[in-house]
Amino acid sequence: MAEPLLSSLPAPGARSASLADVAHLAGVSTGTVSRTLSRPDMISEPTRLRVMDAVERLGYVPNGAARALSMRRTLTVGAIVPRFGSSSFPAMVQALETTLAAAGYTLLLSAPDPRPSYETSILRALLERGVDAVALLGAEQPQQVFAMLAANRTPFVTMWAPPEAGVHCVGFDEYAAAALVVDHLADHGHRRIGYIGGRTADSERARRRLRDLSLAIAKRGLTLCDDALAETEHGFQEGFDAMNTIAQRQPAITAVVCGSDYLAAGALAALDQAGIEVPRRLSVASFNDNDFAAFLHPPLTSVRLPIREIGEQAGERLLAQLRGLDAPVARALPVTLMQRSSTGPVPD
Amino acid sequence: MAEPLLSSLPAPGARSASLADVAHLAGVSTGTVSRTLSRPDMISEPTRLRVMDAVERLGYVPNGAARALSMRRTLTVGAIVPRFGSSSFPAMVQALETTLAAAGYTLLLSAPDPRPSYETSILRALLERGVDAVALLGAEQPQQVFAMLAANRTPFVTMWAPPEAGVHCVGFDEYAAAALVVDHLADHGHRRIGYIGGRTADSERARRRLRDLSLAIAKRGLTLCDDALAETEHGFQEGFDAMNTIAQRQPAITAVVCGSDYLAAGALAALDQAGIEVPRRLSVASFNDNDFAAFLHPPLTSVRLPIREIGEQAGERLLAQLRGLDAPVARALPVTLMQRSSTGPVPD
DNA sequence: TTGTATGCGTTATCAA
DNA sequence: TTGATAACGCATACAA
Repeated sequence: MAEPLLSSLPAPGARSASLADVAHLAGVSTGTVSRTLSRPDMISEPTRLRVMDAVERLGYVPNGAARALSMRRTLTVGAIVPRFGSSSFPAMVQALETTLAAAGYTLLLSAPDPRPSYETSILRALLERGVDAVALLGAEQPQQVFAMLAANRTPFVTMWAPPEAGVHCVGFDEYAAAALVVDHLADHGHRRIGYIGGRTADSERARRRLRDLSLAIAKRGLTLCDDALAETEHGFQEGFDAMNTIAQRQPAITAVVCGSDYLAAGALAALDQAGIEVPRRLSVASFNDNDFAAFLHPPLTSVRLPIREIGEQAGERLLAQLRGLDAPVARALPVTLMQRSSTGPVPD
Repeated sequence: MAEPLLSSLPAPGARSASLADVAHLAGVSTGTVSRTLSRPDMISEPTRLRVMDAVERLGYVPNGAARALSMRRTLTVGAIVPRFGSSSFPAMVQALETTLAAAGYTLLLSAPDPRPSYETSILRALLERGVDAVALLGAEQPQQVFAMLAANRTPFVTMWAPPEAGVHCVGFDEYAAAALVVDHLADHGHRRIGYIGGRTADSERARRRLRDLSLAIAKRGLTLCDDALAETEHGFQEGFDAMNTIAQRQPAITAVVCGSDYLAAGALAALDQAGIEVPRRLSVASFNDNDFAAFLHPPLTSVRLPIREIGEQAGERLLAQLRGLDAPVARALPVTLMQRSSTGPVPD
């Protein structure tokens, strides 16, 4: 029905303008145009003006592929982001993007679906696109990924992921986070607690989280109750279902720890629906990876994970490598306890 | 401390292998190698094997920049995503990514910060990178953006954004969504209602949302109360604050409509903290853009917006254009009412 | 300060 | 089926 949008700006039947076109129109050489755009200070005022005018009139946009081919770099950083839509990754990515953008780099995102070892084909796509560096977001990366990166001499950093030996890695102290939650609960008199977290079979991070929690619990002489343990994907629905499953078993617990905001939200909804009052009959604590745990009803005690900070620091690590300062660093950021609630003392 | 990961795969002090290297090792021409990789069926078996072997041994990865330069396309689609971290965009992006990936395209994401007209520089970066098409996610795009796209003959689609005349656009029927909420509330006897939504000064979408809601409200003979109206950014904190502000005025309303999940979550937290029972004293309804409104406490009535579907359809529109079938289409997806709660009847 | 010419790694055209 | 070779658009070393 409607005509295609053809504003009359570009020459009616041609492809977009090139350096040569600009040079021609301005009556100079391509080299001069190139320099005018990249280092204007090396060009005389009158020439510069003529060139800029031609650029303007032609609506010239440089061809990045040609530039990349010539310069052997793309000013692009690739990021591999599993489970893009959920949890804390968006915030991490945004922080990363901002940090890199400040240095002139653009972020190229890829979200692999969970097919096993699909990461390598994603990584391959990134490498073919000539990314100058790669950020690995909290994924379980097959060893082959690191091999490919090494083979291509591509700088990279892992974010919120198990630190590999000698690899740039930015995360936080997982044990400290677990201890923070456990100490808080113990201080309020809780002895027997449950846990809803990620699948330990699928994720090294989930394994560490559970392990650290167990350690912290043992250290304080508490009990992690087997019948109040659930492993699931991350999400509202999943937290809801997991909490229902646990509640059916009527375990003898007074507190539940949730691995993420989404799980906590789902769990709280399930408890509410089941008429189990929080925190009077059951306290809920969580690892807050999304800055919204604080707004859940009822307010929960949560450990704020430094998500945004991870993104920033990872960006800086990447930039350091791109500048040639690439001593591998594993950096652990501090965690803090956000206590907005009257986490219940043990009920009678 | 640790040695850098240098597996012995690549030649110790060289840059990565090129077609020529592979050709040399396999004893064929570069043309043959190129064809072997792109159309193996046109190559004799023995040659093919020799080439593949060389590829393997050198760990050859094609140079995308060179390919793009030669082929004049990148198999890349750019997306401009405002307010990356919040609300419904991640789900939309993921759906878009999946749809495009199935057709061999990669998505290149850019998240402009809210600086005005920053979009044009973002778009410029995308165009320089040679994206074959662009997806505009629900942003207010300055007219200049469309001009740039037209000048570059770059296919594009707007998602969940005001339809521009003659432009590919995928959204949903905003008025129908508003009417769904209003009818539901009216059917439960509510007469006077409030609204927490986006800033109408900043966003055409917010303006339409408010306008449609007003229309639907008028049509049912209800009243949208001025003193129960709040405009704000989207987010938990913002919804929390807005609800508090409204509550202080003690408006004579029995229901509040929230523009998004995040706002609704914040509003519910505020009501809870203020001791205002939902839905006994105040009903809350929302536009559910994130599939989690249903899990909020207490459950709310919400209109599910077809976020994922927008992403899918937008991807398909883009692909259609890339294949040359580019009759502009404005597509409106249906909306549905999710009623999980006992949206309160009017209290006494 | 400006112009010339070469290389970047592919794809594609045209012969062989 | 394969090989040589010309684009592709830009940056840059070298000349002027």
